[in-house]
Amino acid sequence: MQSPLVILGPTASGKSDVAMAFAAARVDVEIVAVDAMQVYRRMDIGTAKPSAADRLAVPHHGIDLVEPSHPFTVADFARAAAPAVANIAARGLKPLLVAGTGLYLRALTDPMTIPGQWPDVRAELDLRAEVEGPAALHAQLVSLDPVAASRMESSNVRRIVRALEVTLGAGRPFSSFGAGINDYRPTEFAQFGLRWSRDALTRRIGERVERMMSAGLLAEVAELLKEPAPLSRTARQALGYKELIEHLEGGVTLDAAVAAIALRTRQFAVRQERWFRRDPRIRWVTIEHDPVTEALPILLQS
RNA sequence: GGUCGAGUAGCUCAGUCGGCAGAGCAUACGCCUGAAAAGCGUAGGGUCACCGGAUCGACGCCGGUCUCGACCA
Repeated sequence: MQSPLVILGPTASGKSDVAMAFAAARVDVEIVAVDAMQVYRRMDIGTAKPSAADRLAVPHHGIDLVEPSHPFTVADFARAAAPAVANIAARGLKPLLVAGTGLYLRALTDPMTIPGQWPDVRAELDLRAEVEGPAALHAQLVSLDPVAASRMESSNVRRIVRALEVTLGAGRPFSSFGAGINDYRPTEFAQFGLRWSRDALTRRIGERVERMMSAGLLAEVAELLKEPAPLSRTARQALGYKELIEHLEGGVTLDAAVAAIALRTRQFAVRQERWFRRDPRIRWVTIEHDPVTEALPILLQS
Protein backbone atom coordinates (compact mmCIF):
# COMPACT_ATOMS: atom_id res chain seq x y z
CA MET A 1 0.00 0.00 0.00
CA GLN A 2 1.44 3.29 -1.03
CA SER A 3 0.65 6.27 1.11
CA PRO A 4 -1.02 9.19 -0.64
CA LEU A 5 0.87 12.27 -1.76
CA VAL A 6 -0.71 15.71 -1.85
CA ILE A 7 0.32 18.63 -4.02
CA LEU A 8 -1.48 21.76 -2.91
CA GLY A 9 -1.30 25.49 -3.41
CA PRO A 10 -3.24 28.50 -4.63
CA THR A 11 -4.74 28.82 -8.10
CA ALA A 12 -2.18 29.32 -10.83
CA SER A 13 0.64 27.90 -8.72
CA GLY A 14 1.33 25.12 -11.21
CA LYS A 15 -0.01 22.17 -9.21
CA SER A 16 -1.36 20.32 -12.23
CA ASP A 17 1.85 20.60 -14.22
CA VAL A 18 3.87 19.27 -11.33
CA ALA A 19 1.39 16.45 -10.83
CA MET A 20 1.56 15.40 -14.48
CA ALA A 21 5.35 15.49 -14.41
CA PHE A 22 5.36 13.40 -11.25
CA ALA A 23 3.01 10.86 -12.80
CA ALA A 24 5.13 10.69 -15.93
CA ALA A 25 8.27 10.12 -13.89
CA ARG A 26 6.78 7.40 -11.70
CA VAL A 27 4.24 5.67 -13.95
CA ASP A 28 2.40 3.96 -11.03
CA VAL A 29 0.37 7.05 -10.18
CA GLU A 30 -3.28 8.03 -10.39
CA ILE A 31 -4.47 11.56 -9.75
CA VAL A 32 -7.34 12.72 -7.56
CA ALA A 33 -8.44 16.30 -8.10
CA VAL A 34 -9.45 17.97 -4.83
CA ASP A 35 -11.30 20.90 -6.29
CA ALA A 36 -14.78 22.16 -5.56
CA MET A 37 -15.48 23.24 -9.13
CA GLN A 38 -13.82 20.63 -11.32
CA VAL A 39 -16.54 18.27 -10.14
CA TYR A 40 -18.95 19.93 -12.60
CA ARG A 41 -19.25 18.58 -16.11
CA ARG A 42 -18.83 20.99 -19.02
CA MET A 43 -17.21 23.59 -16.75
CA ASP A 44 -13.80 22.95 -18.22
CA ILE A 45 -11.97 26.12 -19.23
CA GLY A 46 -12.82 28.22 -16.20
CA THR A 47 -11.96 25.51 -13.71
CA ALA A 48 -8.68 24.74 -15.49
CA LYS A 49 -9.70 21.13 -15.73
CA PRO A 50 -6.96 18.71 -16.89
CA SER A 51 -6.97 18.27 -20.66
CA ALA A 52 -8.31 15.19 -22.42
CA ALA A 53 -4.74 14.26 -23.28
CA ASP A 54 -3.65 14.48 -19.65
CA ARG A 55 -6.63 12.42 -18.54
CA LEU A 56 -5.79 9.83 -21.15
CA ALA A 57 -2.17 9.67 -20.04
CA VAL A 58 -2.95 9.44 -16.32
CA PRO A 59 -6.24 8.29 -14.76
CA HIS A 60 -7.92 11.20 -12.96
CA HIS A 61 -10.56 11.02 -10.24
CA GLY A 62 -12.75 13.66 -8.62
CA ILE A 63 -13.58 15.30 -11.94
CA ASP A 64 -16.92 15.55 -13.77
CA LEU A 65 -18.81 14.00 -10.89
CA VAL A 66 -22.10 15.87 -11.35
CA GLU A 67 -24.19 18.01 -13.65
CA PRO A 68 -23.71 21.78 -13.23
CA SER A 69 -27.36 22.04 -12.23
CA HIS A 70 -26.64 19.82 -9.23
CA PRO A 71 -25.72 21.32 -5.88
CA PHE A 72 -22.55 19.80 -4.49
CA THR A 73 -21.00 19.85 -1.01
CA VAL A 74 -17.99 18.68 1.00
CA ALA A 75 -19.87 15.61 2.11
CA ASP A 76 -20.61 14.64 -1.50
CA PHE A 77 -16.97 15.07 -2.31
CA ALA A 78 -15.77 13.00 0.61
CA ARG A 79 -18.17 10.20 -0.35
CA ALA A 80 -16.77 10.14 -3.88
CA ALA A 81 -13.09 10.85 -3.34
CA ALA A 82 -12.24 8.91 -0.19
CA PRO A 83 -13.10 5.55 -1.82
CA ALA A 84 -11.20 6.60 -4.93
CA VAL A 85 -8.06 7.23 -2.90
CA ALA A 86 -8.46 3.95 -1.05
CA ASN A 87 -9.07 2.09 -4.29
CA ILE A 88 -5.94 3.44 -5.95
CA ALA A 89 -3.85 2.45 -2.97
CA ALA A 90 -5.48 -0.97 -2.82
CA ARG A 91 -4.34 -1.59 -6.38
CA GLY A 92 -0.77 -0.94 -5.34
CA LEU A 93 -0.62 2.46 -7.00
CA LYS A 94 0.25 5.87 -5.61
CA PRO A 95 -2.68 8.25 -5.05
CA LEU A 96 -1.63 11.76 -5.98
CA LEU A 97 -4.00 14.45 -4.72
CA VAL A 98 -3.96 17.82 -6.44
CA ALA A 99 -5.68 20.13 -4.01
CA GLY A 100 -6.92 23.68 -4.23
CA THR A 101 -9.95 23.45 -1.98
CA GLY A 102 -8.73 23.32 1.59
CA LEU A 103 -11.90 22.08 3.24
CA TYR A 104 -12.34 19.29 0.71
CA LEU A 105 -8.77 18.18 1.34
CA ARG A 106 -9.29 18.13 5.09
CA ALA A 107 -12.29 15.88 4.59
CA LEU A 108 -9.88 13.34 3.09
CA THR A 109 -6.76 13.80 5.21
CA ASP A 110 -8.52 13.98 8.56
CA PRO A 111 -11.12 11.75 10.14
CA MET A 112 -14.10 14.01 9.76
CA THR A 113 -17.64 13.00 10.46
CA ILE A 114 -19.71 15.53 8.64
CA PRO A 115 -23.11 15.87 10.29
CA GLY A 116 -26.24 15.39 8.18
CA GLN A 117 -28.77 17.90 6.96
CA TRP A 118 -32.12 18.87 8.45
CA PRO A 119 -33.89 20.95 5.82
CA ASP A 120 -36.96 21.75 7.92
CA VAL A 121 -34.87 22.98 10.82
CA ARG A 122 -32.73 24.87 8.36
CA ALA A 123 -35.67 26.62 6.74
CA GLU A 124 -36.93 27.83 10.08
CA LEU A 125 -33.49 29.07 11.08
CA ASP A 126 -33.05 30.93 7.80
CA LEU A 127 -36.34 32.66 8.45
CA ARG A 128 -35.37 33.55 12.01
CA ALA A 129 -32.02 34.86 10.81
CA GLU A 130 -33.92 37.29 8.60
CA VAL A 131 -36.31 38.37 11.31
CA GLU A 132 -34.23 38.27 14.48
CA GLY A 133 -30.75 38.84 13.09
CA PRO A 134 -27.52 36.92 13.61
CA ALA A 135 -26.99 38.01 17.21
CA ALA A 136 -30.12 36.25 18.46
CA LEU A 137 -29.14 33.00 16.78
CA HIS A 138 -25.62 33.27 18.09
CA ALA A 139 -26.98 33.77 21.61
CA GLN A 140 -28.99 30.58 21.24
CA LEU A 141 -25.92 28.72 19.99
CA VAL A 142 -23.95 29.96 23.01
CA SER A 143 -26.49 28.35 25.30
CA LEU A 144 -26.86 25.11 23.32
CA ASP A 145 -23.27 24.58 22.16
CA PRO A 146 -20.81 27.06 23.68
CA VAL A 147 -17.85 25.25 22.13
CA ALA A 148 -19.16 25.67 18.61
CA ALA A 149 -20.24 29.25 19.35
CA SER A 150 -16.71 30.12 20.40
CA ARG A 151 -15.36 28.82 17.11
CA MET A 152 -17.21 31.26 14.91
CA GLU A 153 -17.85 34.96 14.85
CA SER A 154 -21.24 36.10 16.11
CA SER A 155 -21.90 37.89 12.82
CA ASN A 156 -21.37 34.89 10.57
CA VAL A 157 -24.97 33.92 9.93
CA ARG A 158 -24.19 31.12 7.57
CA ARG A 159 -21.97 29.22 10.00
CA ILE A 160 -24.22 29.89 12.98
CA VAL A 161 -27.30 28.66 11.15
CA ARG A 162 -25.47 25.50 10.16
CA ALA A 163 -24.30 24.84 13.72
CA LEU A 164 -27.81 25.34 15.06
CA GLU A 165 -29.30 23.21 12.30
CA VAL A 166 -27.09 20.32 13.36
CA THR A 167 -27.48 20.86 17.09
CA LEU A 168 -31.28 21.06 16.95
CA GLY A 169 -31.69 18.48 14.21
CA ALA A 170 -29.33 15.85 15.58
CA GLY A 171 -30.21 16.51 19.19
CA ARG A 172 -26.55 16.79 20.13
CA PRO A 173 -24.06 19.66 19.93
CA PHE A 174 -22.50 20.55 16.59
CA SER A 175 -19.10 20.48 18.25
CA SER A 176 -19.63 16.88 19.34
CA PHE A 177 -19.10 15.80 15.75
CA GLY A 178 -15.45 16.71 15.78
CA ALA A 179 -12.72 19.02 16.89
CA GLY A 180 -13.14 21.40 14.00
CA ILE A 181 -10.54 22.34 11.47
CA ASN A 182 -7.99 23.57 13.95
CA ASP A 183 -6.97 20.06 14.99
CA TYR A 184 -3.92 18.98 13.00
CA ARG A 185 -3.10 15.43 13.98
CA PRO A 186 -0.59 13.17 12.22
CA THR A 187 -1.74 11.77 8.89
CA GLU A 188 -0.43 9.31 6.35
CA PHE A 189 -0.93 11.93 3.64
CA ALA A 190 2.40 13.55 2.73
CA GLN A 191 1.54 17.13 1.85
CA PHE A 192 3.60 19.51 -0.24
CA GLY A 193 2.62 23.11 -0.88
CA LEU A 194 3.74 25.27 -3.79
CA ARG A 195 4.53 28.76 -2.61
CA TRP A 196 5.06 31.83 -4.79
CA SER A 197 5.65 35.46 -3.97
CA ARG A 198 2.45 37.51 -4.04
CA ASP A 199 3.66 39.57 -6.98
CA ALA A 200 4.58 36.55 -9.07
CA LEU A 201 1.31 34.85 -8.31
CA THR A 202 -0.65 37.98 -9.21
CA ARG A 203 1.15 38.09 -12.55
CA ARG A 204 0.42 34.42 -13.22
CA ILE A 205 -3.25 34.87 -12.36
CA GLY A 206 -3.53 37.76 -14.81
CA GLU A 207 -1.98 35.65 -17.55
CA ARG A 208 -4.18 32.72 -16.67
CA VAL A 209 -7.37 34.78 -16.94
CA GLU A 210 -6.26 36.08 -20.34
CA ARG A 211 -5.52 32.55 -21.45
CA MET A 212 -8.95 31.32 -20.36
CA MET A 213 -10.67 34.12 -22.24
CA SER A 214 -8.76 33.34 -25.44
CA ALA A 215 -9.55 29.68 -24.96
CA GLY A 216 -13.26 30.48 -25.17
CA LEU A 217 -14.46 30.83 -21.60
CA LEU A 218 -17.19 33.26 -22.62
CA ALA A 219 -18.62 30.74 -25.11
CA GLU A 220 -18.43 28.00 -22.53
CA VAL A 221 -20.48 30.08 -20.10
CA ALA A 222 -22.98 31.00 -22.82
CA GLU A 223 -23.44 27.30 -23.63
CA LEU A 224 -24.08 26.49 -19.97
CA LEU A 225 -26.74 29.19 -19.81
CA LYS A 226 -28.51 27.62 -22.79
CA GLU A 227 -28.97 24.32 -20.99
CA PRO A 228 -32.53 23.58 -19.85
CA ALA A 229 -31.52 23.01 -16.22
CA PRO A 230 -30.23 26.18 -14.55
CA LEU A 231 -26.83 26.20 -12.88
CA SER A 232 -26.90 25.21 -9.23
CA ARG A 233 -26.14 27.76 -6.55
CA THR A 234 -22.76 26.17 -5.97
CA ALA A 235 -21.81 25.96 -9.64
CA ARG A 236 -22.84 29.45 -10.61
CA GLN A 237 -20.59 31.11 -8.05
CA ALA A 238 -17.45 29.68 -9.66
CA LEU A 239 -14.72 32.15 -10.53
CA GLY A 240 -15.14 33.35 -14.07
CA TYR A 241 -18.60 31.88 -14.45
CA LYS A 242 -20.27 34.22 -11.98
CA GLU A 243 -18.71 37.30 -13.57
CA LEU A 244 -19.40 36.28 -17.16
CA ILE A 245 -23.00 35.44 -16.30
CA GLU A 246 -23.27 38.98 -14.97
CA HIS A 247 -21.88 40.19 -18.28
CA LEU A 248 -24.23 38.06 -20.39
CA GLU A 249 -27.37 38.55 -18.31
CA GLY A 250 -26.68 41.75 -16.39
CA GLY A 251 -25.39 45.05 -17.65
CA VAL A 252 -21.72 44.47 -16.86
CA THR A 253 -19.26 45.19 -19.67
CA LEU A 254 -16.90 42.45 -20.76
CA ASP A 255 -13.86 44.45 -19.67
CA ALA A 256 -15.31 45.00 -16.23
CA ALA A 257 -16.23 41.33 -15.95
CA VAL A 258 -12.73 40.19 -16.89
CA ALA A 259 -11.17 42.62 -14.43
CA ALA A 260 -13.49 41.28 -11.75
CA ILE A 261 -12.43 37.72 -12.53
CA ALA A 262 -8.77 38.60 -12.08
CA LEU A 263 -9.46 40.45 -8.83
CA ARG A 264 -11.61 37.76 -7.30
CA THR A 265 -9.18 35.04 -8.38
CA ARG A 266 -6.38 36.94 -6.66
CA GLN A 267 -8.43 37.24 -3.49
CA PHE A 268 -9.27 33.57 -3.67
CA ALA A 269 -5.60 32.65 -4.03
CA VAL A 270 -4.79 34.63 -0.92
CA ARG A 271 -7.58 32.90 0.98
CA GLN A 272 -6.22 29.53 -0.13
CA GLU A 273 -2.76 30.48 1.15
CA ARG A 274 -4.18 31.61 4.47
CA TRP A 275 -6.09 28.36 4.84
CA PHE A 276 -3.17 26.11 3.98
CA ARG A 277 -0.48 27.91 5.92
CA ARG A 278 -2.20 27.13 9.21
CA ASP A 279 -1.57 23.43 8.66
CA PRO A 280 1.81 22.60 10.24
CA ARG A 281 1.95 19.26 8.45
CA ILE A 282 2.44 20.84 5.04
CA ARG A 283 5.98 21.05 3.65
CA TRP A 284 6.41 24.15 1.53
CA VAL A 285 8.37 24.39 -1.68
CA THR A 286 9.16 27.94 -2.71
CA ILE A 287 8.92 28.38 -6.46
CA GLU A 288 10.87 31.11 -8.22
CA HIS A 289 10.32 30.37 -11.89
CA ASP A 290 9.39 26.86 -12.95
CA PRO A 291 7.20 24.74 -10.67
CA VAL A 292 8.08 21.46 -12.39
CA THR A 293 11.86 21.66 -12.29
CA GLU A 294 11.89 23.23 -8.85
CA ALA A 295 9.36 21.01 -7.09
CA LEU A 296 9.58 17.67 -8.87
CA PRO A 297 12.95 16.53 -7.43
CA ILE A 298 11.71 17.16 -3.91
CA LEU A 299 8.49 15.24 -4.53
CA LEU A 300 10.28 12.30 -6.10
CA GLN A 301 12.46 11.98 -3.00
CA SER A 302 9.51 11.84 -0.65
C1' G B 1 -7.78 83.95 -23.77
C1' G B 2 -12.73 84.15 -20.68
C1' U B 3 -16.52 81.85 -17.43
C1' C B 4 -17.94 77.90 -14.38
C1' G B 5 -16.90 73.30 -11.87
C1' A B 6 -13.48 69.84 -9.70
C1' G B 7 -8.71 68.56 -6.86
C1' U B 8 -9.66 64.91 0.47
C1' A B 9 -6.73 57.30 1.95
C1' G B 10 -4.10 52.97 -3.50
C1' C B 11 -9.36 53.86 -6.27
C1' U B 12 -14.50 56.10 -6.27
C1' C B 13 -16.35 59.76 -3.40
C1' A B 14 -18.87 62.06 1.53
C1' G B 15 -17.55 66.00 4.87
C1' U B 16 -23.72 70.24 8.09
C1' C B 17 -22.65 76.62 11.07
C1' G B 18 -14.93 77.22 11.05
C1' G B 19 -13.94 73.22 16.55
C1' C B 20 -9.70 65.92 17.05
C1' A B 21 -10.44 63.50 9.02
C1' G B 22 -15.04 59.78 7.09
C1' A B 23 -17.45 55.66 4.00
C1' G B 24 -17.36 51.87 0.28
C1' C B 25 -13.93 49.15 -2.47
C1' A B 26 -8.80 47.71 -2.55
C1' U B 27 -4.58 45.98 0.73
C1' A B 28 -2.70 43.24 5.16
C1' C B 29 -3.96 39.84 8.95
C1' G B 30 -7.34 36.35 11.07
C1' C B 31 -11.91 33.04 11.65
C1' C B 32 -14.95 29.19 9.55
C1' U B 33 -17.05 20.72 9.43
C1' G B 34 -23.04 19.51 4.21
C1' A B 35 -22.73 26.89 -0.15
C1' A B 36 -15.70 26.58 0.86
C1' A B 37 -13.92 29.38 -6.25
C1' A B 38 -18.88 30.36 -0.50
C1' G B 39 -19.35 33.17 4.15
C1' C B 40 -17.50 36.30 8.33
C1' G B 41 -14.25 39.56 11.35
C1' U B 42 -10.00 42.89 12.73
C1' A B 43 -6.29 46.35 11.36
C1' G B 44 -3.03 49.72 8.79
C1' G B 45 -3.38 53.72 5.55
C1' G B 46 -4.03 61.39 5.00
C1' U B 47 1.33 67.51 3.50
C1' C B 48 -7.42 67.67 2.68
C1' A B 49 -3.28 70.15 -4.96
C1' C B 50 0.35 74.23 -3.73
C1' C B 51 1.81 79.30 -1.64
C1' G B 52 0.31 83.19 1.37
C1' G B 53 -3.50 85.85 4.51
C1' A B 54 -7.52 86.96 8.26
C1' U B 55 -8.96 84.04 12.79
C1' C B 56 -7.92 81.58 19.55
C1' G B 57 -8.67 77.82 15.81
C1' A B 58 -9.16 76.33 8.49
C1' C B 59 -10.39 70.58 4.47
C1' G B 60 -13.93 74.71 5.00
C1' C B 61 -13.29 81.85 4.73
C1' C B 62 -10.03 85.64 1.54
C1' G B 63 -6.00 86.35 -2.34
C1' G B 64 -2.81 84.01 -5.71
C1' U B 65 -0.55 79.65 -8.40
C1' C B 66 -0.86 74.74 -10.69
C1' U B 67 -3.57 70.52 -12.80
C1' C B 68 -8.05 68.30 -14.89
C1' G B 69 -13.02 68.83 -17.05
C1' A B 70 -17.16 71.45 -19.31
C1' C B 71 -18.87 75.61 -21.73
C1' C B 72 -17.97 80.44 -24.29
C1' A B 73 -14.82 82.91 -27.70
